[in-house]
Parts: sequence; C-alpha cells; structure tokens
Amino acid sequence: MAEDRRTKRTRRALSDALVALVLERGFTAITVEDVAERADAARATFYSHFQGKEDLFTRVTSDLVAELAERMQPAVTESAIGFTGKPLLELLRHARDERDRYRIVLRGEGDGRPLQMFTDSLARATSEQFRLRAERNGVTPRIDSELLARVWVGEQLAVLRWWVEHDAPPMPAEEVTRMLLELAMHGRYWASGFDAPS
Amino acid sequence: MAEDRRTKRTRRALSDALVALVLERGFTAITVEDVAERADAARATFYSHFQGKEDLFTRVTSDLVAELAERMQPAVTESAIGFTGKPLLELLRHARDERDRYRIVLRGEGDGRPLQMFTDSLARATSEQFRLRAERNGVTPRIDSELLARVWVGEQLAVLRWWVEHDAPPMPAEEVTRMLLELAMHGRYWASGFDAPS
DNA sequence: CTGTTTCTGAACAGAGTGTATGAAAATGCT
DNA sequence: AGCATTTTCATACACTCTGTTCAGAAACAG
Repeated sequence: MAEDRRTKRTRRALSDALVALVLERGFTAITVEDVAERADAARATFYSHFQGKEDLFTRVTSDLVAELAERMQPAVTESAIGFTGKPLLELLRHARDERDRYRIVLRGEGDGRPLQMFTDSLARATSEQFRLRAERNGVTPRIDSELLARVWVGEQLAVLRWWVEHDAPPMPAEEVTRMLLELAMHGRYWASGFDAPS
Repeated sequence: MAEDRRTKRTRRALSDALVALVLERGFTAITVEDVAERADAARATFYSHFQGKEDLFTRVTSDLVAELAERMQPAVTESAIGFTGKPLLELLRHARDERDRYRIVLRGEGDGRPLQMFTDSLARATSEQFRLRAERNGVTPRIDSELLARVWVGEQLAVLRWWVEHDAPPMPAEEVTRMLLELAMHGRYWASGFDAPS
C-alpha cells in the first residue's frame, strides 16, 4: 500500500497543468478551476491533494530544488579545490532539461516566494563550495565573504534567467561556463576590453 | 486648476498605505479594502484613482524607477571613461533613502512585474554605461557583451537586496562600492584569497 | 459666496475560494 | 474474480473580494 496509482497520476497531472498555465497566463491570472480543468480533474480533487495553487506551486518548486541539489552534490565536492565551473555547468544542464519549471520560478511568479526558495538553496550550495575551498586551500577571502557569495549567486541567477528565456539557447552551456570562469579569473575590467590593471 | 489638493493627498495616502501593508503582510495577502482603510479613505475612492492594487503598485514602482533614473543620470555620463563606481554609489544612496519601496520591489512582490520594471531600467542604464565606455576608450569586450551586462546587473541587484534587507546596514555604501570595484578589477578568484592567475 | 470637483457610504452582481457530502469508479490484495 | 478500501466526482453552500454605480455630503478654487 505504498502509493495509489491514482494519486500519483492526479498529482502529476495537476503539477504539469499548473506549470503550463503559469507559463501561458502568469500565476495570478489562473484559478484552481483552470488548473483542475487542464488536468482533467475535479476541483474537489485538487483540494484533496493541495491547499491551494500557492501550495501546489511551492511543492513543484521544492521538488525542482531537491532534484537540483542532488544533481549538483558531486560537482560541488569535486570542485572544492579550484575553480572548475562544474557546479555551474550542472546547474545549466538541469535548467535545460527542466526549462519550463525554471522559467516560471526564475520569473518570480507566485509572489516571488518560489524564487526565494530556489535562491536560498543555491546560496547554501555556494556557501558550502566557498567554505570547502577556503578550508582545503588555506586561503582567506580578501573581501567580505558574505558579499562575495551574494555576488556569485546573483551572477548565476541573472545568467540563468537570460539563458532559459531564449527560445534558441544563445550559446551552449559549456561556453557560458567558460566565460564566467574567465570573468572570475580576470575580472570585469579585463572582460570589458581594458588591459590588466596595475 | 493645476491639481486638486484632495487628489494629491489621497494618492499619497493610498501609496504609503500600500507600501506599508505590503511590507507587513505581502502583496497577495492584502486587499483593496485594507489599503483604503489604512489610508483613511473609502474603497470607492481607491477605485476612482487606480484600477486595482496591481495598478497602484505599478505606479509606485514606476515613480521609484523614474526618480532613480534622474538621480543616476549624471553619475553614468561622468563615469563613462573608467570604472568609478559612481552609478552604483548613487543607486545605494537612493536605496537607503527609499528603503521601504526598494524592499518590496526587490522582494519580487506583486508577481515580480514591478521587479521586472526595475531590473529593465537598471539594465538600460548599465548598457548605456558600457556602450559609452567602450566607445570613448576604443576597447572591444573580450566576452559576450550581453552576458557581461546581465552579470553586472545581477551582481548589483543581489548586493542591493542583501543591503536593504538588513535592519542595520552591514556596511556603508562607500565600502560596498569599493569592494565591488576591487572585484571588477581583480576578479572573484583573487577576491577569494587566491593569488593572481598566471 | 458659488459652481465644480472629489469623497463617501451603501448597494449590487459576479468570480473565486474553501469545505462538505454521498454516490460512482478505480485500485490493491487475497 | 471478488471484496474492502481509497480516490474521484459532481453538486451545493457560505464566504470573501472585486469592480461598478449612484446620490448626497464635503472640500476645493477663484
């Protein structure tokens, strides 16, 4: 009695319907009725699984976040020594595979709370990465580490948003990673075309 | 007959009430009735000025964006030659003066559309800054310029969000600017404590 | 003071929410 | 295949919020 087939089917259908509808009309513009209808389910059935559309969206997001965390884990520990770009590459690949869910989350649909969840999760992974790297290499940051983490998370999210919103990917994930790695190495001054500072 | 005193008073009261309530309970949790009551106005009065709470929030945001644009303009043209940090500093100062409005916008309240407006405006200013600088110095970017712009906007927003969400500012605006300038000069690799790359 | 504009409170229809119910259908297990 | 259990369904209900209308009261500009 692990799991009834019907509940699994229903939950999946409702989740997919929500994602599709949010993508089409935006979160605030859709109703529970809309979601249920798209999923070929009764409204009462919706409420027997979720408390409301916010609740459903929250679960969709936390599933996404969990999948990402699991997928990034090896890349994070692996790149604990230097700047490899592995975690970022894994993030981009996951976003490519789950493009629709990424788009609605990154757009800040649903009052921005799902995006907040996503951001926090990424921030946690980033902090761990920094911590591990500093520890294993015996280095101490030259600028405030909290600020540094914010900056890096902000960069990743901005690039990610830009990347998933293009119908045809503007450039392959590997190239994005390479560029951000160069940026990390040489700074934005250099990347803008100026020569290295004194 | 330039402007009736009553309309000015009412609009201001409704705007302030909205900002305060969104800060307290979040945009979705408040009703038009709530806003009107807080502003000591009738619900019918609200609707004679705005189409709904989304409309009011949009206007609050576009006012903020307009003020910022006007305030940043001189800093942008002034720093068209090198990396001065002036535009960022002006942004931080504006955020300090208008903290509440910045907080609700940056949190992505109201379906993220206000945040979108803000982001777009900042992106436009940033692009112009880049364009001017590249033109006057005769340099060409070493990595994709659109990606570069996204990264820089993402950084600024992330730092801004972090900065305005602290009750006591974690560090003065001048210091934030200085750190981000160093980051632009030397890169994240250096900032993390590593020596300069080969 | 006077004509004009705005504010007010009340009323109304409509949409969406969240809950409850009993019958019908699908499922898991033996 | 048969049966007990669980899920789904349609319908109904009270409730909140929305958006509009309107006539009288209040505030305004000149």
